[in-house]
Amino acid sequence: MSVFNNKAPIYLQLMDEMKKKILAGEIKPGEKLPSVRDIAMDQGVNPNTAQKALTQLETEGLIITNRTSGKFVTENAELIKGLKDDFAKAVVLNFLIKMTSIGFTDPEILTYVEKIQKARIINV
Amino acid sequence: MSVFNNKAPIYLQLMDEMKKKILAGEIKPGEKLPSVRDIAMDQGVNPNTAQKALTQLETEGLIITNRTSGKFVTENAELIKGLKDDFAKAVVLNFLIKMTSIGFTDPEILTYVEKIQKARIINV
DNA sequence: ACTATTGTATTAGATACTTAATACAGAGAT
DNA sequence: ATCTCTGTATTAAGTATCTAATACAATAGT
Repeated sequence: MSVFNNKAPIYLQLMDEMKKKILAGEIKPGEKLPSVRDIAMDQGVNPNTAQKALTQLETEGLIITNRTSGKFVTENAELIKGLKDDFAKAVVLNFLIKMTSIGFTDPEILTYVEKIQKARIINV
Repeated sequence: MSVFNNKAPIYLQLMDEMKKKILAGEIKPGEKLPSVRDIAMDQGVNPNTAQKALTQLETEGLIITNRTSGKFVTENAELIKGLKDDFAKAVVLNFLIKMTSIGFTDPEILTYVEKIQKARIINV
């Protein structure tokens, strides 16, 4: 069973997955990525789809391509840190907007987050 | 300029917008919705697309259709409250998973939310 | 030199989404 | 009765996405 849903293009979802792995440090600066074909196999998608995702990441500067030896995570740790911060800011802002739009106040949101964090610990 | 992006089907985005309005109480229980054609006009989408969104909402029980007089928000306030809670839980959980997956700890997340809440007040 | 592996490009076809243009059926207003 | 508004259904066409099947170029390893 695939991790992808049908609510957004797969290449965007895959791009997001890869991006998160890099930002989280799961794949380190300078580290070599699996080949386009391998990633496609692992994820159960077409190589073209995988390449499309990787091309997008390269546009953001997260990935460097060496024409014949493969693709690598940028060695620019500062850039990664910056993008991680940007990403987090966007995620938080988007979250706040969503919650506010269905009628929650700032303090309520905060309480809600704490409550679910605590519940999550139990459920893990 | 439309409020919709190209990262997901418009009917899903419109569905989400309508849903949020109902959950937020912006459109009240029992209140009549604009006609399919009017909604489509307002949102700048095709009537078929609007109808597709509304059909989905009816499946969830948020909307009741009277064949010739129009569509109405359910009068079941309890149901709305329940769905609002479900929606909020899903949003929070999804948010926490996202932040955790890029390497933030629970306390860090909380601090981040507070920080951006404060910043938002200034920016509004 | 040869082979395997790398990224990249091309072409074709299937499906989903969206728009467009109509048409039909039922109820209310006049 | 007629008109208008409501939801609903149908058909066609255009676009984006995804898969599939290849092919090519360049390099690393042997």
